[in-house]
Amino acid sequence: MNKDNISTEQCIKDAAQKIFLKKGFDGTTTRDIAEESGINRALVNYYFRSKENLFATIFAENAELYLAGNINILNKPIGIREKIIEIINLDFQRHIDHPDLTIFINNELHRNFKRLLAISPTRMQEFLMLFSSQVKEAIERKEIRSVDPNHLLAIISASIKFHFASKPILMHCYNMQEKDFINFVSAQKDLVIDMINTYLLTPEQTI
Amino acid sequence: MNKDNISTEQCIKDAAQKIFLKKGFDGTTTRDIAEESGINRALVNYYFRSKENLFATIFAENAELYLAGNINILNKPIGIREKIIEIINLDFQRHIDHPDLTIFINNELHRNFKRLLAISPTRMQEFLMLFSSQVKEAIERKEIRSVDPNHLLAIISASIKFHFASKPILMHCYNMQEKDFINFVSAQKDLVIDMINTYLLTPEQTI
DNA sequence: AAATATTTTAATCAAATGTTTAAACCTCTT
DNA sequence: AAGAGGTTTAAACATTTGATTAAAATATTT
Repeated sequence: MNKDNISTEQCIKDAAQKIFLKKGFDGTTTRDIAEESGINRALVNYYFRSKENLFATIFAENAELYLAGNINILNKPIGIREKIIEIINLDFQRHIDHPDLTIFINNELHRNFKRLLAISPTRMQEFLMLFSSQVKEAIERKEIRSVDPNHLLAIISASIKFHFASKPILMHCYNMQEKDFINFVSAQKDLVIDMINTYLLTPEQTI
Repeated sequence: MNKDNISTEQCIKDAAQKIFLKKGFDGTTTRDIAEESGINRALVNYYFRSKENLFATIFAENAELYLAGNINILNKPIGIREKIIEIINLDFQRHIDHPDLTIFINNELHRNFKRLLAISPTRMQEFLMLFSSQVKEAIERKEIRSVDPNHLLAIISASIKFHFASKPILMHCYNMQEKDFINFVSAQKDLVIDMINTYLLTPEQTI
């Protein structure tokens, strides 16, 4: 136990998450983590055996949190278009809190796709199935135009995540400060919501 | 000169680009590069002084290639909607050739934004200005609905790049093989083109 | 309070890595 | 063919880094 009555184990996880997000797995050293959390270097191995294992633990916990948030929205008694808007907004908020989230996840999975195994396939399937079936039902009820649920989900994901992943380039191109960036992404979010809505509500062209 | 009559310098750059793209700057060792190109380790430093300098050289060359491709399209005598489609298709082709492109660029700039200084600000501004002014003109001529050019460009960028950046996750979620993935992104490209077109051609709501 | 178990510390190891050095090797001019 | 300038090689160096170890400190149980 450290002075703040937070377990050393949690203390290490908190510090590790912070630094892994910022520097990635390769760029993070166990010394960084020890310094950030103010504990002895050897404790990382004492509690988590290896740096890789510490990483996998944190990765799994965050994946579960992510899926839980989206599944919650899909279980609400509201229309599919409202759900899509809520999912986009939740994703937006997640990235306001942790701007490095997407670049981190994409990069780590790109470097080593075995890290995907840390994510519960059951939970993953639960979310995908829920989304897919609800979109299909909405199409059948003619609430929205016909569209492949997987492609729709991909567009929804891209719309917010990509801009945070490209944050340095965007800020540089448009000469933005931190505050301007948030405004830009926020406006982008509204535009995407508008665009997706416009599309889903436009009857298909019968050529 | 090596046996294939390609300069050693170019040989190193080719190998370095290949491995940097796959493993990132941190994950790439000068030994990797030497092995890939079949040259002696010390030559990396002989020709490029340092690993960082080799990286910056390659980065700058690719940025120029990228901007040149887009500027070319904007200088064609075709409509703005056709140009947007061409830019999306070019980006798609770039990622077919180098699937790691976006994750690589985003990640390296995220780790060290000073790498942006390798990109010519003049060329960058040239592209941004061209795009922005042409979109504004199209709006004035009422060819498309009113939309912020910067936001439009952001959406265009996101639509293709993001899916390649998320390739491992996508392939895992939807249980895809390499071939399926290409088909998926290709279909996604068509959907995005359709969605953007639909949006640009839909008159604004007067609330 | 003694004994036992758990946690923390400092020191150390072995492997990896960017870079340097000095000698060997070409290649071309004279 | 000798020599000069540029290129390539093998060896070595200094750091960094993930991990281990054994002792010390602290907590828990008896």
